[in-house]
Amino acid sequence: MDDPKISQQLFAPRVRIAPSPTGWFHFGTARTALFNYLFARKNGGKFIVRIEDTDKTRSEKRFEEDILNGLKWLGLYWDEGPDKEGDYGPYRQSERLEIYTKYLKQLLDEGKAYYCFCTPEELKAQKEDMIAQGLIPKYSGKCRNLTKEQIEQNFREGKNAVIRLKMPNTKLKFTDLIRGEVEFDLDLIGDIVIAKSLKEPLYNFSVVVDDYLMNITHVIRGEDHIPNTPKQIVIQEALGFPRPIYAHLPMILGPDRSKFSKRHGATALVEYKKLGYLPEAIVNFLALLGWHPRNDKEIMPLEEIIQEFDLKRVQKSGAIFNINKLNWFNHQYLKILPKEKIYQYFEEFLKENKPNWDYLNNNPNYFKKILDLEITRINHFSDIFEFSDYLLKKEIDYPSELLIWKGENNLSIKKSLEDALNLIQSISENDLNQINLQSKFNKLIDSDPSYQNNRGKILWPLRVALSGKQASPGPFELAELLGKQETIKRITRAIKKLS
RNA sequence: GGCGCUAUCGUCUAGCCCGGUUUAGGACGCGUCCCUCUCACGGACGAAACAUGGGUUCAAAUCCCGUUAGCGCCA
Repeated sequence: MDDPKISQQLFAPRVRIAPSPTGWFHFGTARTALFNYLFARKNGGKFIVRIEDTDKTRSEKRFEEDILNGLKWLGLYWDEGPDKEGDYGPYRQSERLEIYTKYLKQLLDEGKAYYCFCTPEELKAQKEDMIAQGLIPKYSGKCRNLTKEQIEQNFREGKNAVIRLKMPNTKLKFTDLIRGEVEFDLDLIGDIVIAKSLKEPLYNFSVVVDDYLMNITHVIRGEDHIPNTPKQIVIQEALGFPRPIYAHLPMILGPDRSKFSKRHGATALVEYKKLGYLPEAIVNFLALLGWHPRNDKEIMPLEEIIQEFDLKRVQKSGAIFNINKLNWFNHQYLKILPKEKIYQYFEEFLKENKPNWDYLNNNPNYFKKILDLEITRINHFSDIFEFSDYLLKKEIDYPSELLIWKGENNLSIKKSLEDALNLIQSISENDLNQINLQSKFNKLIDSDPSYQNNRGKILWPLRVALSGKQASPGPFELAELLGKQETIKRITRAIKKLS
């Protein structure tokens, strides 16, 4: 069967992702989902989610929920899926078992598939035999031509049977939208098992049946599925189904260039949500991992990516997941997203992830102000707890030497702090803001020769008194945020430290 | 082991299909400088790559073949 004409299929394509709920929703799945989504949206098609949960021993409901929630969080809405029935449901493989049985029977009846009674031990022995003879290890075809009577006899004896597909001994070529032509020698594969029994179809079989019944036009999936493709095509042809168009995406790799997995650290999306990454940043980052627009633009909201998206511009080689770049994207989105949206995300984040501290000020507005203050410094929301703990906690602690500006001593710094304290005390609570502080301090500095060309002599200890840190926002910003009372309290404590 | 996929700065990549316009472009990260009380932001500059061998050609990152390496799948 020839490949369909690629150009004809670009109208209203139907694409799907088929995640198996056997683990958390991770970056690989998310990226595949994203590319399917982009392709569907760009070409006015449908994006379908189908859950592959026939592996009952490993599938879990909470993982299915995690997948669906993850997609929603990223803003990748599907047109048909387990919780959004369309015309092609059900969308959970565990609810489609009788469908697979029907097609399995069909293949058996037509003699395109057959029962195989070989035990694992026999199979192993056969394989070793072939290797010993210098042959390619594949199924011998021993049960290929059993008579009806032999089969019935075997079943009567209670023997276990799997279902194998008769593999043609020809070569098979298919066109991949990203890689071009790929050729396999089917003779090397041998008769594959397509089901463990009439009620237990294997992956390659159920995928083919579902893709056909769900009218899938384009199969866009990870590169690790390339070796499955010829097997699936043979099953399609046995069943008389048309061939969808294939596109195999490059892998997302860990720092050691192997498939990105748990051993590389956090790969689950929920982990990044917990850290306070923005979904917009993750989507943008993921889109650029393996795809590139015509120009050199990098910061692109989802809508713009959809407009620009083209499978032809997808990279062939794998891409290492680089957290630095993700951080940069997140940082950018922290700057460009509307303030209200950032606040909204931040609030949601705080609801779930606020540490159990003795807070200086638990007012939500106070938290927002801290976010405003630190937004250029953080990679993601949870950095706030690390960078701004001194603004959140009641008690701060730091070594008194930190107060000393270069070339100064306890006495001179104590004097600086007293000057600062006097000045701040002279300002009314309501006027204690950055602008006022700035101008008042400028006047003080200009009028005192010891500060004039050495502003750090007063500004450094003031800032340390308020933050207790080597690095922090400026003292005026901090004073405004902390308020007069707390500011005075912290300066007084610093003066005491120096006595 | 068999089969398959891939190969441009440390990383993500542009350029490759349609060979000359390339002193190989951008971004992250890194370094230096400016701004500056510190950090961050912002600005300027910089270091940094066509895996390798051969072929085709007047000309190859770009086309062809081999090698090597990495990865994936199956066993």
